[in-house]
Amino acid sequence: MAKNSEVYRNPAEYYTDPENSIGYLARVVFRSFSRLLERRTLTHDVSAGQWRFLRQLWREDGITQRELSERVGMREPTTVVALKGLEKAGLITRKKTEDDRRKTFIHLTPHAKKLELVLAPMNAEIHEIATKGLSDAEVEMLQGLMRRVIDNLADETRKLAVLSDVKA
Amino acid sequence: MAKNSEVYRNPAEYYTDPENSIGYLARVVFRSFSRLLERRTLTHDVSAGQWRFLRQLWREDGITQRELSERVGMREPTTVVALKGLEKAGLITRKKTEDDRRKTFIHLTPHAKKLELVLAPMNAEIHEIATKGLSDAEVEMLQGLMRRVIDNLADETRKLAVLSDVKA
DNA sequence: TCCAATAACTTAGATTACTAAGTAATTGGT
DNA sequence: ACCAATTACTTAGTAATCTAAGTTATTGGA
Repeated sequence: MAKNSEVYRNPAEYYTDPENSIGYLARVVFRSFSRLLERRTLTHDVSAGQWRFLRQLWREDGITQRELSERVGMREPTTVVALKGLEKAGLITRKKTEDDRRKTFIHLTPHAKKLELVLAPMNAEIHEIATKGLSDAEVEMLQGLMRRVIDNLADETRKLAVLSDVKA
Repeated sequence: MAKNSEVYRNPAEYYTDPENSIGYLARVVFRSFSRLLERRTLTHDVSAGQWRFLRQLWREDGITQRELSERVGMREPTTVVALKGLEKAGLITRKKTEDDRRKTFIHLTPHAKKLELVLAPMNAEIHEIATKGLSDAEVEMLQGLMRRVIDNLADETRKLAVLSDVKA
């Protein structure tokens, strides 16, 4: 609520306060952003989830399912489900090679390629709305700070992964 | 990846780039944060989803289900399901009054109240990890910028809501 | 060369969220 | 005093995500 907190709080209480928790704030940013984006993409029958896979494929068409999962930040089973939907919607095709018969390569259909012109700018549009009133420097500051937070959390996650590897 | 982007991009391309999209970055922050938190809360059989409801109840015990939904930022059906789980786990009770028989008031059990001492600091702990290397000023800057983005997105959502009210 | 480990993907089942539509209780305008 | 609108909650059905446990193909060390 309050833009500037007038009261002093001890650290534990401070961070427990939803409005001050980075995790909570990030959740609200993500969901608000995502809902507005989906509202637009759905006019072309593309969900926000599918849009994320398409965005990656617009940049790198023909990568494997595994690579796509990594880039998008999803687990493989999630990708399987998403790709089923995209395949059904005629937006992607899967190709196997004799080279390594385990791999599946994902390709955009011509229709999906054309959709980039319409769908990609929608993200830019929401971005404009989200950053209204923020200077370029402030936007970069926000991006930079979020990246540092992401790096910190990734470091911690990595530490835990190493620990569980040792156990296993 | 890169902390500072060295290449100029036109706006559309710039914002389409996942690593620069506020929406994408917020998603990664939220999910990394959430996973680390859940890893801790699960040691007390509380999921991250449940934790969010408990956090609000620790601050305001005895509010209605509707109020709880709003505060936590979830829709009512989500709250219904979450409360079922919390009730089953013996963490909350529901109470009806004769005053207004539609309303259900949610109360923490003594056990859930005790859990605050253990579970609430876990968020603070993740927060410490997430903001490692950031000065107090930087943390406040990040919170402030995220709040401004949230306000911007909420304004837009409100506009759309008004439009659809007019139509209806 | 062979078999165990690894890699790529899939399936199954659970969780958490949503929208849309339903029920029951209350309120408010005529 | 009534009935239509609103409020509070629930139910039903769907989507997107996860973990755990498969299957099939490849690789690498004894």
